[in-house]
Amino acid sequence: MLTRLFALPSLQPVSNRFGFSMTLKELAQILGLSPTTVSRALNGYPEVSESTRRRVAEAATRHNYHPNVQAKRLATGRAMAIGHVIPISTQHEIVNPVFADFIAGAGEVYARAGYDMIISIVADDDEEQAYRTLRSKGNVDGVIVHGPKRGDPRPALLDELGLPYVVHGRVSDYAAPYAWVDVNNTRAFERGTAFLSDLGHRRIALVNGLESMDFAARRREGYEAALAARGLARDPALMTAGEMTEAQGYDAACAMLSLPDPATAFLTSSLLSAMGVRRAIEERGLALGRDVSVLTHDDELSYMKNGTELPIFTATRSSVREAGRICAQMLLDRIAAGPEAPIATRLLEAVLVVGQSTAPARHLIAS
Amino acid sequence: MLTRLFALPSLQPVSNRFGFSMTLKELAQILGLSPTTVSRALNGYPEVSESTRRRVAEAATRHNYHPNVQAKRLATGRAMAIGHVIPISTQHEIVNPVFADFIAGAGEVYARAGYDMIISIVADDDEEQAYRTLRSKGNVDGVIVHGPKRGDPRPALLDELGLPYVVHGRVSDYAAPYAWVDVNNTRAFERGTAFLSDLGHRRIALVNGLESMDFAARRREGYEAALAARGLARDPALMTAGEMTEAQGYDAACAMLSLPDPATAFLTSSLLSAMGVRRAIEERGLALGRDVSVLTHDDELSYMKNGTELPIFTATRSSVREAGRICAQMLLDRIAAGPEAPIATRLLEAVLVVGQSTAPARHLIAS
DNA sequence: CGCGACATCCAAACCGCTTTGGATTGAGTC
DNA sequence: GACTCAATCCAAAGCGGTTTGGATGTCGCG
Repeated sequence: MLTRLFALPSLQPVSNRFGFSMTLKELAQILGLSPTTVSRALNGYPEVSESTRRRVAEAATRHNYHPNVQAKRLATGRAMAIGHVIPISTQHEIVNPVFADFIAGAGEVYARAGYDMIISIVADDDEEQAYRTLRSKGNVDGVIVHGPKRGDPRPALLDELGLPYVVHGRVSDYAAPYAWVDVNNTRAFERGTAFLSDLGHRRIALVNGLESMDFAARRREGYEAALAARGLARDPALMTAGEMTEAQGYDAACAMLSLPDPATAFLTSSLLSAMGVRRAIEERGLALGRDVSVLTHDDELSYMKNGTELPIFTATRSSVREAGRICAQMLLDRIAAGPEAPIATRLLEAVLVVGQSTAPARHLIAS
Repeated sequence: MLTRLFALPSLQPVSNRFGFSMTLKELAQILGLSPTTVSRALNGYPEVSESTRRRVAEAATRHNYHPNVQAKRLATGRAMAIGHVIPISTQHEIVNPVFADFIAGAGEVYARAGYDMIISIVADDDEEQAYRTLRSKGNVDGVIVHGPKRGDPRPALLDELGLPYVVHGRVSDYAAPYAWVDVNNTRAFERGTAFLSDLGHRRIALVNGLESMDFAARRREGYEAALAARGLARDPALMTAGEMTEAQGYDAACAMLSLPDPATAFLTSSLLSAMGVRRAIEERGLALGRDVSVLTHDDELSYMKNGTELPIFTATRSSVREAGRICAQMLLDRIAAGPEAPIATRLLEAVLVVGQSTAPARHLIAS
């Protein structure tokens, strides 16, 4: 505990129980004004003259005054914070690698708006309870829903709780309208498949993420739609889904390059998988972008660049960080607008960037 | 704004301005007790009989009562929250890839202890101000310092502010005692280098992280110490430092394998770099773990496994997630113990796991 | 000069919880 | 039966802001 050593004979109180920050009351006393006036001056209310407002603002910065957040929250009823609930699966302990970049983007927006970002790590069986207590404790004004699955129960829950939210991704089978920001995964993979098909590839493999995830299911749909449109057969031996690691890509490519009728092109869901595919290709003495083509989706993660100027992999590209910014802004807007306001959605289009990993198909001798 | 549509003729008030959560006062009224007693019952104070305590607890769960966090915080003066300030460098926009796993570990601990984790994304020139306002707004009880650099100013600042903190890593040149949790990077790289030297390698390359970072500087020191101890020359052509990407490893290895006296073994700071090194090796028709050895540091990131059972790369291994847990617990302990309590530190030892990427040195024809 | 309108400021209530300092009750003691 | 003491409970005063409902002063205008 902090003890006040001396009673300073100063007009300015130097210590309170928080020790280091001054209170509104103290500031008011220094200025010879009432707390009311000081509060109003700082919050831009019209009932205070410009001159005193300046005087107050100047004193506030000079004394490094910042209103205590807890008090402000209690008084206004707004938490000035956004929650991100991150489920840690009890089976496979994967922390989503795009998460860091997403919150970097979202965090920028929150910081500018004076909001806090609070992250709850929670075992995925407790997720529902996590949202309920979040609501009931009242420490967030809204939440971002990460990594929606097919049939995800969270939108229904959050609607029931009346907690504003924006989904990063979509929940295909939720009927009621809800706010979301998503990449057009179907279109991206449709275009990717079409691009490879246009290069003459007829054995195009899909190395996908876990298809219980909504985004992965959509990607497969796009892939299949493009195959169908081109009259190409859908071959289960060329389709795999799993956690998007280097090893996944390697293992899948090993298998698919050893088929009697091997893959000549790969569509992967992440750069890591693509790197694994590349390794399997090169291990066979084949050349990436000559013998075998690879096209990947690229989330533009900051620690995982696809080349600097010239892209290494041909890719459908869409920044997760930017998605974070957009999600955050949409949620803040939604909170400001109130529950009756119309619901916004935003579909982002991935751009197709052509790199060095794709080329016209050539006939190969199965190794 | 929420409007109360009907005045329900119920004993139990269903609505307040927060709309969805009930207040202590309401709960007390339902129970026919005073708020004081209810508060004490729920917080485990002895001045309340076991029978009423049970009655209160039961009613609380039945009505899904959770004390409003803001009010609690204001009343107790404790924020019940820990801050993580993440600087986003304005030059190279790297979001540290270990960050996600670290906070996953820390978050588990916070959740168990009833603490919130609040993340501030901030441009790195504003970092000092970020800590000051954090302090002055009073919305955290302490902070974790991420990614310390050589000569990092943050410990001094935080000591000045009187804000409890734990550093993940160390600040070599800060004289005053401070709390930290770190891997023994020096020792890990010393051992790694010695291990490769024991295999007969005399041209051991170091592919390091940016050496302005304290951890990277320590790693180099360990590497150099081992070289010196073995009487091996320190060759600048075999040492590189940069952002730890696949491309970094690839580029470095390309250069170092093309030297007149090429590297026969590599020590890398991350799995990504190691993967790049592997690619350069295989591209030359050499075999990893036969012609050229690679030993990497492995943070055990959840999305970046070094094999499942059998490690792919020989590695010095230390879980960042576990470090997150330890850091968080240390900080909570420190906050509970008060500023006068002795300062704790914790040095974690990396384990050396032998995988398939290292083998005795053999003479190579420079390609 | 008197009056209303407006500008400017303030006292006090309130947000929901904790905690201090009693008040009340009942059992135990002589 | 009076008295002590512990066990239980409560009223009220904070915590540091916001906000309602005036109070006061100033000015313009008939």
